[in-house]
Amino acid sequence: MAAVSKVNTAEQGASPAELRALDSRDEILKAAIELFANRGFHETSMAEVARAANVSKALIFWHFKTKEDLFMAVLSRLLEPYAIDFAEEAGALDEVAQLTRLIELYLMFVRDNAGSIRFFVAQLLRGELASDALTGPVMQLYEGYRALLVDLIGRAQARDLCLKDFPAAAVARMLLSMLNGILIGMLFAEDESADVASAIAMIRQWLFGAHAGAATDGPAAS
Amino acid sequence: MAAVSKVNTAEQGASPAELRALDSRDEILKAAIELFANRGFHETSMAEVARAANVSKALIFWHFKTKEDLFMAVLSRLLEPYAIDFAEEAGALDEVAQLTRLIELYLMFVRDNAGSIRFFVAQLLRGELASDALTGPVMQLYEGYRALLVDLIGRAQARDLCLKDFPAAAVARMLLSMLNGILIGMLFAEDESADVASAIAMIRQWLFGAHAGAATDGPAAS
DNA sequence: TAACTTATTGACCGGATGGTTAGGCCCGTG
DNA sequence: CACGGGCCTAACCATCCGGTCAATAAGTTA
Repeated sequence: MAAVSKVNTAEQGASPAELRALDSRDEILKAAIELFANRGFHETSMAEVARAANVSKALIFWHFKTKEDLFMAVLSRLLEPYAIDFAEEAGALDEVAQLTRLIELYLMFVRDNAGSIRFFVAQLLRGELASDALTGPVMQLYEGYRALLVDLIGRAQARDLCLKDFPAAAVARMLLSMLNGILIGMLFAEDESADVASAIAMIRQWLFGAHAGAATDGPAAS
Repeated sequence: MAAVSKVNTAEQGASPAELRALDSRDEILKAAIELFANRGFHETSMAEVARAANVSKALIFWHFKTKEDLFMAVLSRLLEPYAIDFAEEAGALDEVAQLTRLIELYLMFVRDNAGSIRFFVAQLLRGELASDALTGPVMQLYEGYRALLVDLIGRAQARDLCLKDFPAAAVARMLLSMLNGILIGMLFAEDESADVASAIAMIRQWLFGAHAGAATDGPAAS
């Protein structure tokens, strides 16, 4: 519990004092992340953060000018894994495989980041603080993903690979709704739900009908 | 803003003093609902509630023993419209019509109660307070709805009225995911989204395929 | 070692918050 | 009319919170 894990993510050329400073700053950030995420902003006091980080309260104010500053630092730290480039291995695969891969990516991402996602959604819903610093990156990510879906679905429709009863934008919106629904299911029931595979199967059935190609890989990897 | 609306929901045989008491209690509750829902528990001070209700702070503590008491009262008041009996006009309609009606009911309910739903979801996500008093009723409602869906879908499958590629429970779960996804879409984009109709159309297409009967009514009523 | 910068702390401050109390007002009842 | 109880309030209290500050330890440099 009181383990003093030297984090040592610092730059290489740095004096030991600076190293220690970075270390303490990191310890504060870790404690703040834990507390802010589990209790929220207003319910977490700086004294608690200080105690959890084994630091004096004043030191926190030396590293971060104000409580909101600390919160922003926590936010951006939590947002780091959200910098994903969904449009990666685009080239070789056909539209169906790419769509399947995108869906898997979404669900895997949700599974791996359930904690911070829960925090962010709560934060977004109640626009209490820093909703701007959140809506920006989140919306950007979301819109990028959506645009990719629309494009892929449109091309798949053109090649008669997926359902064409509705415009691509509508299909993409519906697909996103499904994914978001599964997301909140995963947020509320943290049992390692293996039915994600079944959900993927049903989505593919809906999207591609009989076109159930072998696609990429198994949907869930540890 | 400072309108003194006599609510008068009291019992008939009551002294004017008691009437006034009930009235003030109601005024406090209304103000508390407004504040708690828009700012949350910890961000709302009793002084604010008092000011918003045109009452002295002490009076609040006379009506409600503690701040948490007031919050619980707000919770149960907000939960009142959630006491729905989905299994209402069951008899005459066939399974497809009933399912369509259930879907419409869900979405209309979400549209009409977006405010409190947003509040509840945030409250549930961050289990900060009274999560027990919430999870109980909410889960009960949710499970009832789900059971109804499973039953209806099972019977529809038996009569070959909807897609049979997956067990009824899985289809119901997927349908719920879709609805929840649409829900959070409505929670985040408060523009009176008319695309709910399109979503319903896509769901029906998915569930019933070509079986697109005339169903009940227009999906959205003022 | 002396001067100087950087980290870190305990003690402190003004303000706000949840909660209390002593006392007034109002009204039905003897 | 007095009086007693339900309704309501101004003033008060203890506590906690975000934030500041003077002092000090820990290098670093000259």
